Amino acid sequence: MMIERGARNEASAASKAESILAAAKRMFLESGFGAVSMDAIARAAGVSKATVYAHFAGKEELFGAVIARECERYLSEFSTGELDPGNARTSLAMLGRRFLELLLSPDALALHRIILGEVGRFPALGEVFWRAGPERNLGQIEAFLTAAARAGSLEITDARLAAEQFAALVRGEVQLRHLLRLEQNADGPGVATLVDAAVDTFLRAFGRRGPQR
Amino acid sequence: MMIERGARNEASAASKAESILAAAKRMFLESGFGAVSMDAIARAAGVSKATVYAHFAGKEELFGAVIARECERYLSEFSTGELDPGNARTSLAMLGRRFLELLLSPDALALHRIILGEVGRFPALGEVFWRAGPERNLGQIEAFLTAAARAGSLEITDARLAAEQFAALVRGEVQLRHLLRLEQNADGPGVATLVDAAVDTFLRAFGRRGPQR
DNA sequence: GTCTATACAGTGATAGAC
DNA sequence: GTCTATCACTGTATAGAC
Repeated sequence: MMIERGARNEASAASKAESILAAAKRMFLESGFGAVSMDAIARAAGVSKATVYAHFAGKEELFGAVIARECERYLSEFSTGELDPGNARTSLAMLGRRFLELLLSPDALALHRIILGEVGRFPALGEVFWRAGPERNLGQIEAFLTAAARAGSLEITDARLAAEQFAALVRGEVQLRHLLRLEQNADGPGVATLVDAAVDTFLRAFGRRGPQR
Repeated sequence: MMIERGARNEASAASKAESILAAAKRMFLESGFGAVSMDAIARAAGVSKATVYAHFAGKEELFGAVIARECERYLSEFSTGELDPGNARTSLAMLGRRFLELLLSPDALALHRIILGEVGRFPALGEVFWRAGPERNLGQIEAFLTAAARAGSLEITDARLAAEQFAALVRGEVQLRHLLRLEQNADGPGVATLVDAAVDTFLRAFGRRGPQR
């Protein structure tokens, strides 16, 4: 009797923690930290405020849990196994397209906005995010560039620097325009077009024998 | 008597509005919108809360006034008159260095953070900022690239695209690391080194006959 | 216009019953 | 663990005297 009640409550507790995190994620990413109240989160999650405080010590801890969780989702993103170091153009276009599609996804944009907006108040956010997102992407790009240089399809001396420059070319100004809400994902030239332009420029700088001319 | 008093008060009013704006700027840029109270702004400006509300209809209007004002300060920045379209490397290095120094200045970083953080709540911020900052810089770069292409020191077909790519190369990842508070202005390779690397890559892609080899 | 004082709403957080 | 009810506190905004 007490055991049954305990078991049911444990399951219920896990599920409620989940609803709280889901509601908090949605509201924080949408409206920022300061504009969201614990009351609103509790209401959206269908629980009482006291329940929220039973699971999370306070608003800041709940915020940290949400952001850390979202950052970790990026850690299990794509692999680079199927890239061909012998074919730089095709591989870079594929790498760049996945990179840019991730950057322009609504969740990633919202995460960027809130982290940049709150990194002053929560300094730890900066490093958590950097390691979960940008640094990891740069590492993958650098690994491919190193392999491609070894395979002879690229002429690269400083792979880390080249990786940063490739990432910068792909990102261009389009990410900023999206962050500022000047463009929606559909507007403007498509992702593929932007990436192709970036790959063109990158290969003119680092390609072994320019492909055209 | 009443006139003297009125005149003194007008002057005093203008000066108080100025103190309020200055205090609000400092606090908003430092802590964001939600974390700053009207009470704290009034205290920092040395006036009463009622005086703040006499000059600005509310917190949002005061915030908008501060941000619009900061954005306009960027509009009167540097000129491109002294650049030499015949010497692409030197001119691009100078252009890039001023661009990056501006981007990494504490005020610009704080402005970026708060605008990105609050653009969800204040959609107008995005366009105001874009026109005051990035768009203007891109226009200057594009104008120089066009002149350099005409002068024969660069091979450029789409000057707008090339300008975006140059800006992206210069900005690289260093702006993001600063925004995330992972680096201070002093850390890492100096601005000049970063810009030189960006100019190198840009000239390998767009230079008329690579300068080396 | 400017101040002091205050009304009012909404916040984060908790106590006690179940 | 979960709820209802409530706490103390802060921030927004206004009234009224000067």
